Amino acid sequence: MSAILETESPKRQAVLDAAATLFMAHGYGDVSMDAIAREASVSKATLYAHCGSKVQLFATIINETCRSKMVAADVLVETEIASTSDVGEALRAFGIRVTQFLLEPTTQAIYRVVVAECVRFPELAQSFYDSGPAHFRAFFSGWIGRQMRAGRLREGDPTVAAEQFVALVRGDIHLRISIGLSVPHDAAAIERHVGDAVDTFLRAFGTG
Amino acid sequence: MSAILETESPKRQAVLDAAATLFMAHGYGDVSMDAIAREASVSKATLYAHCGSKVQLFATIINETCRSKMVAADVLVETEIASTSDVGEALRAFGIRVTQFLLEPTTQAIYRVVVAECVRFPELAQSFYDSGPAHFRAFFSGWIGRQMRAGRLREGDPTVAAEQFVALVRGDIHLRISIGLSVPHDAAAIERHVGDAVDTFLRAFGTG
DNA sequence: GTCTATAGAAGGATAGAC
DNA sequence: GTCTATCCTTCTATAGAC
Repeated sequence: MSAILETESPKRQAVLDAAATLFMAHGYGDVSMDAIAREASVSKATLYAHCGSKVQLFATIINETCRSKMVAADVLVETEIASTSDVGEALRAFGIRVTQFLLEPTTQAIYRVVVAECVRFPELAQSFYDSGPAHFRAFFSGWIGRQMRAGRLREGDPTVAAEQFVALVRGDIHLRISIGLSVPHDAAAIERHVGDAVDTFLRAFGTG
Repeated sequence: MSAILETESPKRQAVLDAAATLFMAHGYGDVSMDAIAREASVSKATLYAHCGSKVQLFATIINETCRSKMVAADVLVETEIASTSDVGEALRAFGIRVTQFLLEPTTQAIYRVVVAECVRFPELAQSFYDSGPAHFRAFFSGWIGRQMRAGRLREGDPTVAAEQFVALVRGDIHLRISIGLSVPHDAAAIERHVGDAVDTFLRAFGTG
């Protein structure tokens, strides 16, 4: 959870790091300002001098964590999917990336926090969705559309196809992870799972 | 949120109803025992006499809500899916049921609470999953398997197929709803969405 | 900028009267 | 069984010294 937000002051950096760690691990309500101050080895007064209020600090942390996380994922996937001209291979590589992304602890943590706090912080959910899943799918459906026009995928609505592929890859994993249940995360299990998703998708959208 | 748990005492009933309403709406941490007592028009001492502790009350409410909700859904789907011998029609009817189920406020509320509290109450997540999604899919994959053996669906792993169909139906809806974003819920939009899922599924698993 | 000390409010839980 | 009144803890936020 290091260096979510870069800053000049070391105390400020310590505060942001501590807040990120604790908020991501336990959500908003269960983290006290005392705990953040202790974790950051800073007094509460210093904490308040830097962050304003608990709400403000929380919003800052979540927004920045979302942003950095999603941008990183975006770049990864973009290079991954552009690297091959074989549709099946590209989908497989993309699917594995998505699955690994879902399995990362930080991803789970962000999602859990957003779910838990979406009533108290509605604007947070929207910005999470826009900068994450929506941005992601806009890019992916663009790629799908190009494959359709190139004749490598059956013609159809690229947005629907993109949503369906992601849904197949997500499968039950997302549900299980979101409520803290274990998921097989060895390479073989992931490849098998993604293989099933790609098989089904290509049966429906392939041109072979 | 009425009558989650039947009981003889009216005060006890009032406590359970109030707790269910508030816990489902705001989660565990943001609901005080004072608030529950006020909502139930009962003193705090009476509240504690009936429920033991806040944790105990919460566990009771969530488990009972899950159970009653899931059992009801189960029965509905079972009758729905058995009512026709046409695979496509059965899947369509089933998909619409699932979608409507996902859109119900109580469904969303339970899921949000389980996500938010799965760290504090791990056994709650397991019982939610077992009595809900897992039980559900066990039944559905049984049906899929029978269709496969009858030659109405292509042979394959019924569990994978069941998971994939549910994933297609869930699509983006579950994600959006879980973080409090709006979802089109008019009949036409639902039918179109389910129709897309059924089309893709039958292209991959149909025998036509 | 940074600390100690504290104000002021709210929460979980219980004692004791009826 | 039910209520009122209260204890003790914890929380957010700030005042005031350095």
